[in-house]
Amino acid sequence: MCCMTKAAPKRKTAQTDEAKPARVPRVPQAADRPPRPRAKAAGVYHHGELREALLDAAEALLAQRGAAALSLRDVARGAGVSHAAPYHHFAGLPELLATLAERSFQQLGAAMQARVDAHPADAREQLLAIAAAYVDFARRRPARFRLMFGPVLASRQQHPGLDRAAEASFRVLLDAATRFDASAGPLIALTGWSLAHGLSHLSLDEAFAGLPLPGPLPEPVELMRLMCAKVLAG
Amino acid sequence: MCCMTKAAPKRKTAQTDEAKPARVPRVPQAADRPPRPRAKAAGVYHHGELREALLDAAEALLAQRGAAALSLRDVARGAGVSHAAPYHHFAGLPELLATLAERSFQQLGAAMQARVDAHPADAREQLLAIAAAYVDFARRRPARFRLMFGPVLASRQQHPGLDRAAEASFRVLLDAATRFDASAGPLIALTGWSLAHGLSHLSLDEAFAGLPLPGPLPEPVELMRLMCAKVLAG
DNA sequence: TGTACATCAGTGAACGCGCGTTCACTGATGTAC
DNA sequence: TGTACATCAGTGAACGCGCGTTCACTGATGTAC
Repeated sequence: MCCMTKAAPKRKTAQTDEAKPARVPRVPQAADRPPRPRAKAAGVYHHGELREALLDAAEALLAQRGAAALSLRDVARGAGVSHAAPYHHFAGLPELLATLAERSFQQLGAAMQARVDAHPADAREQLLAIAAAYVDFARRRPARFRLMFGPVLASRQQHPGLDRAAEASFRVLLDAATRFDASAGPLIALTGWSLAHGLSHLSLDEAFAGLPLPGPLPEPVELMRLMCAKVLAG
Repeated sequence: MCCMTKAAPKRKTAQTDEAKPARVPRVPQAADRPPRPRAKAAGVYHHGELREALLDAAEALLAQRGAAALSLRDVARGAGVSHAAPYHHFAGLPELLATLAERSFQQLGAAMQARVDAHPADAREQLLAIAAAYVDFARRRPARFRLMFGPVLASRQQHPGLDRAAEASFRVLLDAATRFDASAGPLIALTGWSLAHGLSHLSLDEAFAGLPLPGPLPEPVELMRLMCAKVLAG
């Protein structure tokens, strides 16, 4: 029990052609391991805020590399924690991303609501400001924006919180549109949303770069106001 | 040279801790291999149309699983060919996808131009029809649509053909908008594009499902016409 | 206040997988003579 | 018409990589007594 000092760690045992052996986890002895490099990063074995830290790390990586290139191991690394640790907080990457998307919808909804509150008596200005806030959000947080409307959204039935947050943010827009025009509210809301959404995507994708246009384009947020004004004039 | 019948195929040689050995490709002897299962699928060693077949396979897989889940090995499998074969036609997956995106822009441009040609004297109707064609394209070919405006588009500087095709399709829209209103042409074109683009995305993502709206929504293409009419009234 | 103990959030090793890429080789095709 | 040969588009094996997931284990924390 104590005489095997520093047994060579088992590595990728050579594959034989026999039936594969049942998985036999090693049974480490006390003297079997090198001293553990303890307390990385902030120096806590029990992190305490790991759930939050994972979400933060995911967001940072998202911003750097995009959702497609993200792995759960990346996120764990980003949080300075072993790759198995996230499983104590999330079932897997999809759940973590859905949580992040939910938060993002809450922030977007709050940003839009703030614009409404800033113009209490002017429904038209509210609509313009909501659209501008939408585009502004997309420009400032492109990775989150893409995440919110990526494949995660299609799974929102599995994530009730995400579903609720998305609906709540739409409701801010719908209410303003209905105040502006009681009968055409829904059509105005959907048109405004589509417009803001399309402009956001196209602007993030740099789709307008190099287009045969007569002059330089305004900044996206300003462009959004111009377009929106055109819609509301109709 | 002839006496080693059926040498066991070398598999994952056990990893040692020494410096890794230089790669030593095996030198197969004539009697060293089992008879090759020749002529899979259509039964041609030289495929002849493999480039096209790969693009077709990629498109089919794209439609099934989306661009994010696509690998070059998948595409090769889909075309019934070994995983190394695609390298004779494409530098890698990005190049293959860019080629597919280029074709898609050509098709979209052609579809829009067809709508223009169908209404030679009515610029307003041309714009409505272009927008409808855009949404219709997205609805019918969602995977291609997402591909066209996904990360591939950001790399269009590296793919001149893709760049040209994207610009050409925009030009169809811009020309129609300018015929409709010589001075506001560019703004109308960008507004219409954003609107169609946003509605396409939102409708593909089922973003409207379950929203607190007073009644059932029209089909996306019809909705597009309603929205577009609102813009052109302004 | 001290101590035994349950709980829980960490750990590192391991498995199995598919992928991208490279390599030497091979068979089909076309062409010069 | 035949034949030698160059070219090229296939092949399967191999390498190395990172990932998701599971596992037994461990150390920190809180709580009952």
